[in-house]
Amino acid sequence: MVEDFVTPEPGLQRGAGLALWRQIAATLEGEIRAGRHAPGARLPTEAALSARFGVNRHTLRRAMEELELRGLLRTEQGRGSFVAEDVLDYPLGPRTRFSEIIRAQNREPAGRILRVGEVAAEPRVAELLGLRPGRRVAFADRLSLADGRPFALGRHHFPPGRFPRILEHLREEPSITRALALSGVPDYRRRITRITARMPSPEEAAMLEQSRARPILLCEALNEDLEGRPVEAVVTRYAAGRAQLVVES
Amino acid sequence: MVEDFVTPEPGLQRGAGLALWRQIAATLEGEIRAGRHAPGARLPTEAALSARFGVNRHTLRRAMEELELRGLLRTEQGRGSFVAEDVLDYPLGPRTRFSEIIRAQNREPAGRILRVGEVAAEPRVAELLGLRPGRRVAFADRLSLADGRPFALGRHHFPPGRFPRILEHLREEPSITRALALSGVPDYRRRITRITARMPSPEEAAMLEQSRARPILLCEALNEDLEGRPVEAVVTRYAAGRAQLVVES
DNA sequence: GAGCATTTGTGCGTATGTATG
DNA sequence: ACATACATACGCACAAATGCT
Repeated sequence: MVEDFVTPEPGLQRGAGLALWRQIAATLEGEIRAGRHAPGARLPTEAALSARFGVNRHTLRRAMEELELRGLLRTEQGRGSFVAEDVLDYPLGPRTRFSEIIRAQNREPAGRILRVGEVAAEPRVAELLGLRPGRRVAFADRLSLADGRPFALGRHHFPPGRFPRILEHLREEPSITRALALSGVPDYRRRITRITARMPSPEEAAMLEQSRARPILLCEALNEDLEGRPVEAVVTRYAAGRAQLVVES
Repeated sequence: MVEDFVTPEPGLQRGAGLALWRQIAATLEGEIRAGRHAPGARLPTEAALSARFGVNRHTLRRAMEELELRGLLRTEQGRGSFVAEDVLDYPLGPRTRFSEIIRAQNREPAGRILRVGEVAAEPRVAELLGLRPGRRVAFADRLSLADGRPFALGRHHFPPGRFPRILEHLREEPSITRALALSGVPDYRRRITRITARMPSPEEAAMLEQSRARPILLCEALNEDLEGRPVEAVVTRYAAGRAQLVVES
């Protein structure tokens, strides 16, 4: 590796009443908040940063310790330091609607239908919809984004026969809620959500723009209309680094 | 690998009104249910099984497909077939008590306190307890088991000062509920649970008797007494293959 | 799996500045 | 003016974890 010759950081004042490590912490915090280090990105090594600021590595580490304590970054022995990702809360309740949840946290929701078709229902999906396993059901794959970043990948299964035109509606309209409305379901509620975790397939990792070495949260959920009839069983895969499911009671 | 010389499976009847693949599926199902293939264990290869039953691999695959559809096993291209693990449901609600939940599914709950002590509160824990990050709090690490198999690993943090003898109580009594009762909290309720997933540390994987390549579910939760004061912030790590968190609404 | 380079974690010694009594 | 205690800063060395070959 080529050694960079850097001029010592300007603006650092030695012996000016404010400890060096505090000035460094403030500088790094500003850079992170300004987006000069992207969420999840790796920071330069301690050696590089201490060279940049013209201080001993201990001094730099004191600043990093402060930022880690305050949750702005996370260090991993042997790997490096990483800017904390901005984790979005995803509350699970009777009224679980992607767009509303994302907007409530001042992010811009978006969605895209990737594929529609028909598949044999997996055992879990069949159980949720009250069908025998292997029964063929219509499905739609949808990618949800928050501020343009992939957030979740959902496969929505619809009870056979009940919504013959749902896939057409979804083709024009990437919102499940609105497609259901067009199919005569003005409102629905979340009945049950089952949560587990596993590693992503290569395709899932690619779609979620996530490392294959990081897990995904897997949710199986059932939505019902107001009469209690199932309208949709959805299997959603969340990027574990970007979503935190929240249950309040 | 040494080739085993096996006698062709007896008991399989050709042309007897019941398709060979159905007989094979029934045989394998019986073996799995009888515990001859442990949950999570890898089955013999399709080649080995088709040799054992004296059938073509296509016939065997038809039987496997049936079992996979019914959720008894799962096949992974290039890796093999695996007996589905028996996943325990873990409902999250106001009254979330480990022992009751496990017993409700006809398993035998158990627990062990691994360590007690004092640590600087992580940012998330501090926020739940309403403390500043880094404040030192008493904690207890507890391993929970179901039918003798590790199920979850929890670190329980207690608000400073309020329960001076809680760690002593826990040393004699591996139940958090009972230790809190001894400290004057007859009842409590779950206020909030935040769920995410990550890879386990070597220690976590060892404690949970789980492969390091499989993720864990990470729950941060707050329990309050009946007056709404926090009594415990707990960070629980569940073996993702053995636990499925359930939210009903 | 062994070996190696990279990176963070930890410990010890030393020196200086600053606040307190 | 002096002693003490604490925070800050630097230098060196090695341990431990990770990733790659």
